[in-house]
This record gives sequence, C-alpha cells and structure tokens, in this order.
Amino acid sequence: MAEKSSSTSARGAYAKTEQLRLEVLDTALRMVAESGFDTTTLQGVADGVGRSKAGVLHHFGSLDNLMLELVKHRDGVNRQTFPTREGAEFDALLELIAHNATVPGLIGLFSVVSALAATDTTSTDRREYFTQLYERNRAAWTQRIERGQQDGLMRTDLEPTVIATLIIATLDGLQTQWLLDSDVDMITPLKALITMLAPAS
Amino acid sequence: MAEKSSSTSARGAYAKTEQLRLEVLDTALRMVAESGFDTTTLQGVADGVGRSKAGVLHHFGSLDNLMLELVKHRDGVNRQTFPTREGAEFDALLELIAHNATVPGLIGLFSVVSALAATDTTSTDRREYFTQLYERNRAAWTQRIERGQQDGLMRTDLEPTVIATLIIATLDGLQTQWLLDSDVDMITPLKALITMLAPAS
Amino acid sequence: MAEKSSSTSARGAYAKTEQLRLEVLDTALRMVAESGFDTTTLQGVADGVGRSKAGVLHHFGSLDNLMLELVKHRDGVNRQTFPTREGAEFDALLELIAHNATVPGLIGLFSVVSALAATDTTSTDRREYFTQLYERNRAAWTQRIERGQQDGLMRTDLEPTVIATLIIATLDGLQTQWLLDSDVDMITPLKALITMLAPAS
Amino acid sequence: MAEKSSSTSARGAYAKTEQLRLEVLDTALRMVAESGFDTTTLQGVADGVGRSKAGVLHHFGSLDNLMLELVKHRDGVNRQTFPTREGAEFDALLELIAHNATVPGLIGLFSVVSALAATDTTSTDRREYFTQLYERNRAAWTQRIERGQQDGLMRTDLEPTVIATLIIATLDGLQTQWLLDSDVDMITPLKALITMLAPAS
DNA sequence: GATGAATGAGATTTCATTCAT
DNA sequence: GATGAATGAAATCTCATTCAT
Repeated sequence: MAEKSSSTSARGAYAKTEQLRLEVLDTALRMVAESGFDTTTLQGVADGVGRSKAGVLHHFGSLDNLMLELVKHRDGVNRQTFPTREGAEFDALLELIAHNATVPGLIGLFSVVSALAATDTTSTDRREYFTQLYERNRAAWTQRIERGQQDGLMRTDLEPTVIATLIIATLDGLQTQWLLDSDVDMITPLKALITMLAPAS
Repeated sequence: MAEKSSSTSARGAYAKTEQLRLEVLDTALRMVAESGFDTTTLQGVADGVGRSKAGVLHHFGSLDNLMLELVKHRDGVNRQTFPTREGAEFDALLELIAHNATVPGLIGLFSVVSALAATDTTSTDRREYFTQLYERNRAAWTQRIERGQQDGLMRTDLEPTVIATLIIATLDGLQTQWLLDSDVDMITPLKALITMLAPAS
Repeated sequence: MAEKSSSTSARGAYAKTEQLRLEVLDTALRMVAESGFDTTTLQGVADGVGRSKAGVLHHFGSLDNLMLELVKHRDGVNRQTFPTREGAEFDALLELIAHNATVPGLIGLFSVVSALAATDTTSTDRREYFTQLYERNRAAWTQRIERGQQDGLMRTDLEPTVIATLIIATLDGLQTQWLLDSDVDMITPLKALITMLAPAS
Repeated sequence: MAEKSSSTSARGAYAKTEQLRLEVLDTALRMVAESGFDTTTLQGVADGVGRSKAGVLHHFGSLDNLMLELVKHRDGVNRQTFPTREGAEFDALLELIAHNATVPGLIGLFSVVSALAATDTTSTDRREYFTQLYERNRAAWTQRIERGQQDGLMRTDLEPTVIATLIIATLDGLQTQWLLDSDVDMITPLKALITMLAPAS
C-alpha cells in the first residue's frame, strides 16, 4: 500500500489493471505533449486507449486526478532514473535538466498542473501534493548544501535553506522560459548559479 | 492610437466601453483571487458586472482571452507603478516582489495563464504574448546588467544575458514556491542572488 | 422493437427515459399552446421539467427536432384515439375536426412546423416527414373514396385521388382560418363538402 | 398616408427611401425562396442590399415586420396583376393559382408568416393583418357567390359564406400540399371543387 | 437617415461526471 | 470492473435589437 504501482504485485487481474493505468498515463502524456493541456479531453484519452470515458474514470476518479497521477508517476520514474549522487549533486542536476529538455510535454504538464494546484483554493489533494513535494525538495537540497558547506565546496555566507530555495526556483524558472522559447539555454544560467555558489576565493 | 486605453481617448461610446472593460477586468481579478482560476466562470464574471455573458464576450472574445487581457492589463499597471529606476534596479526588484506578495491572486493567475500558454500548441496569440514578454524582459535586464558591469557594480565573469535569464527565472521560481506555501520567504533568496552578483572583491 | 415507446419495453434506465420524453413533450405542448411557438424556449421547457437545457437536448437533439417530435407524437396519439372506421370515414372526420377545435395550441404547432418544414430547403428530416405524412394521408383517403364510389355512396365523376387531395386541403385550410378567428365555423363548410361529394341524384 | 408606397410620391429623398425599401423586399424574398424562412437573417438581407443591419431596421422596424411587409407588398402586387373579373371569378382563381405555382418562395413565405401570426398570442399587428385579410377575402367571395347563385350559375343549396370559406380553405390547403411536393396538382382538385359548385342541373 | 458598437436572448456544443446495468 | 446513457455546467455562437454618434 505504501507505493501503489511499484514492485511486484503483478498477479491476475491486478496486472491488467496496472497495465491499463500505465497505458492511460502514456496516452495522456502523449496528448498533452502534442496538443497541450487544454485540448486534452477525457474522450480523447479514452479513445486513445480504446476504452470508454467511464472506464478511464473508474481507474482515476477524475481527469484532474489523472493528470496529477501522471505527474506523480513521472516523478517516480525520474527519481529512479536520476538518483541523487552524494557529492555530485550539481552534476546530477545538470543531467536532469538536460534530460527534461527532451520531454517538453512533461515539463509543460508539470508547470500547468502545479500552477493550477497553487491557485486552487478548494481541493486540497492536488495542492497538498505539490506543497509537500516542494517541501521535501527544499529539505533535501538544504541537507546537501549543508554538507557542501562543511566540506568547503560551497560558500558559507548564505543560509543553506536560502540556497536550496534559490536552486529550486532557478530550475523552475528556467524551464518556464524554455517552454516558451526552446532557444533559451537552461544549462548556462544554471552553471552560472553553480559558479556563484562556489566558495569565495 | 499608440496605447488603446490610456490618456485622452475617452469620447462618447468609447468612454463607456473602456469603463466596462476595466470593470470586467477588476471583477474577474477579484474572482480569480478569491476562488481560483478554475472556478472563475464567464457567467460569474458577467453576473459580477451586471451584464450578460454575450455582453462580456463582445468585449473580450473568449474567457481565455479575458484572462490574457487581465494579465496584460496588470502588467501595464505594474509597469507604471514600478518604473525602472536607473542604478537602483535591484531595489525596484525587491519592491516589486514585496508588492506581488500582497496580491497572490494576481501572481497565481499569471502563473496559470503563462503555463497554459506555454503548453498550448495551437492558439498562437496567448503563447506569443508570453514569449515576447519574456524576450523583452530578458533584453531589458541584459542592458541593465551590462551597465552595472561597466559601472563596476556587478561581477563581470558572467555574460549579461545569462544573468538576465537567471534573475527572471529566480523571480518566477520563487513565486511558484510562495504560491504553494506563503511561509516561503521570497525576499531573502532574492537578496542572496543579488549578493552573489556583486563584484568579486 | 417495432414501436419505440409502446407496450412493455419499460425496463431500467429506459423507463425513466421514456417518462422524461413524455414529460418534455407534454410541457412543450402546454407552452406552445399557452404562449405560442415563437416564445417557447428551450430554457423554458427545461425549467418546466426541472432539467437543464443540455439534459433536454440529450433526448431531442435540438429544439426544432423537439417540436417535430411533438407533432409526430400527437399524430400517434390521434391515430389511436380516432381510428378509421370503415364506412363511417366522414363521421370520423367530423369528430376529428371537432376534437381539434379543442386544442388550438396543437393545431397551431402543426401548422407552423409544417410550414417551416415546407420552406426549409436544407434540413431534409423535417421536410421529409411532412411530405410522407401527406402522401400517406392522400393514399389512405384515395382508397376510402374508391370504396365509397364502388359502394355507390359517392359521386363517381371525379378521380379518387383528386377528391382525396381536396378533402385534406379543405381540412388544413379550414384550420388556418379558424386559428386566426375562432369564430370561423369549420364544421359547416366541411359538411358542405361532404354533401357535394354525395352521388348525383 | 392612406397608402404608404403607392402613387406618385417620388420626390427627392422619398424616392430613394422607396427604392431601398423595394430593394430590401426583393432581396429578402429571393433569400426566403432560395434558402427558407428560418435561414434568412437580417445580416444576410443587409449584406444583400449593401447596407448595415441597423440601416435595414430603420426602414422596417424589425425582421418580423419586414417579412410581414413583404407579404403585404406582394399581396398588393397580386391584386393589381390579377384584378377580380366580374362573372369570371373562377377563371381568375385558376389563373392566380397557376401563377402562384411559379413563385414557391412567396407561397412558402405566406404560409409561414400566416402560421406564425396565427399562433402568436402576443403581438397583435401580425395576427390582426391576417385575420382581417381573411375576413376581407371571405366577404368578397361571399358576395361573388351570392351573385353567382342569383345568376343561376351556382348551386343554391349551400350558404354563400360557407362556400366562400370552403374555397379559401381549399386554396390554402392545396398550396400546403404543393409546397411539400411540387408534383401535387393544384389545378385539377380546384376544378373539381368548381364542378361540384355548379348548379344541380 | 445611416452606421457601428453594445447588448441580450437563446441555441448549441463540448466536456466531465454520475448512474444504472 | 466496464459500459452506455443521462445529466449538468459552462463556453461559445448566432441573431435581433437598441443605442450613441
């Protein structure tokens, strides 16, 4: 129950369900990537997997939730593909952002869903997920920064939390600009930030 | 003719039109701020200004466009309220972000509309507006950075464009985090960035 | 399956559907009768049955079609209530027209919808229904006239088809006049026609 | 003032107005004839005469009224073209119906507008026009029948008013059938009626 | 008189979601 | 689990009409 879709639970009917879930997520992602978030409809997704709308909703509850699940799912995949490497966090960061640049649809989806979540005054589900996701990310980066400062790899005149917040903000902000104009280079500014974070002398 | 709604063009029917446009924008903004982007409906806005849906659409074409116009409008207002002050750009920046922290609805609207624009593969209007907005902003900041470097107020080991991109990214990214959790402090990280941009010695 | 709504097919969801359809038709008819064809709106009908406009449209496709269905439905009802009685066709005819005089709304609806259908050069549905309805009616009356002539109950110097066309025309025309002025007597002229159709001597 | 458009008032601006009115009526009739009553829009008519919608309305008040004026206008034209010829009324009638068969658009328009008028419970204008038109027609035919009976040209066992009503009803009814199916012959049934109206001999 | 802008009324389409099978 | 039917919410479009110039 900890993780719904991971590991080994591939027996009988469950396998089929899981397979359908993945198929739906794949299809939805492709559609968002190809034609945008707005134009991706439940009917379209249902058609794409050869099921009825009700069939899809049976597994995801609502379209909004499907989109959220999609974000969660890809987050899980990313986490596995780009595990944090102690002492080489910045390299991992650059790799992640280079990877992201190959999946604009996904980045776009993330930015829309998180923006919608952030402005959503009612439904807590969506909002809470993102709030906690960012909290976790900030905590994780704060830890890394602390270690970096202790190891003399990073300037020490700034609070670790502050730097963590800054790094995450930069990441998001660069992707926003890149989504609007893929000519915008994300790597160089990110490297610039890393440079500035190096110890003083 | 340069500016549609500014200054003196308030004759006859146009005066009323302009007044209605502003009223609609105000109402829509209030609603987005109060209940979120998703839950703001055309009917609601129309009711809010005591007009029919068609009446509102006559002036804005579509709800999506109304939202875009709202963003544009507030951008214009902001530009007037926080004019760039030569040599004190960073102060103006801090003021702007402090001001933004008082209007979460507006920031949220901006982030949703720009995210939707960025993922919208069809309709060019919306997308183009944001692409150009960011382009202009980058160009403006690039100039300021250049001047700052020439005046010895800023480190010179990084390209002005790169710094410009970085500053804008940071701004956007900080707001994203703040929208999700208003406890997140935007000022300190921004100051940290400014600190790091100071000349080496 | 021969008839959609008759007899026994009242299982599950379909029972409800059929009931709603009838409720809508009833409501629409009442409205047309009370305030005329022009002023009967989809919203009004929807409100009348406590449903949304879309709910009503789901069952009828369009308001125009609802009106057509209404005409069809009443035609079916009439056919059952006033079955043709062999050898007493003229009596049945007089009864029918006497009955019609009690439901001006329905007669008015018929005349408007058929007139619109007749002038509608595009949509075939509506037009075709009326074309065939009249064709069927002419055929039925032609047969009756033939029999009447064979039985020596009717003058034989005129073609049965011609008489059939004439009878139907008279019926429609009398109703037109009566709709505009309910003082106009439909019965006497109709009886006059019947008199003239009697055998010569 | 007795007649708005007749006679000689063709001085200056009035001439222009009158010309425009006729142009509008012509255009509207052509459109109704070509694509039906439903699909004829004010915009279409305005475009057809190269004027604005408001321009057209200035002269006709409303689209409904324009249609009514069209019917009136054509009635006036017909009255001039087919004046009643004493003693040859039935010949004139046959000629009129033969003529009508060449202008289906006009007949269709008449039937729609009169049907709408008849079902219109509010606006008196339209309704009243038709009520009076039919009253006048019945009165005129009643007179003719009376004379015919006195002259021994017509059977005397039926009331003149009843026959008048019957003739007009037949005319309308035949046109209804013919509009739906132009193969329907209007002449023969009408002749049949005339035959039946002949004196017993 | 004539026009374009403003406006409302209404129909229809598009969707997501719920319900009954 | 899965589906089609039912349904409502909302956007949008089409018109006629009114208003201000």
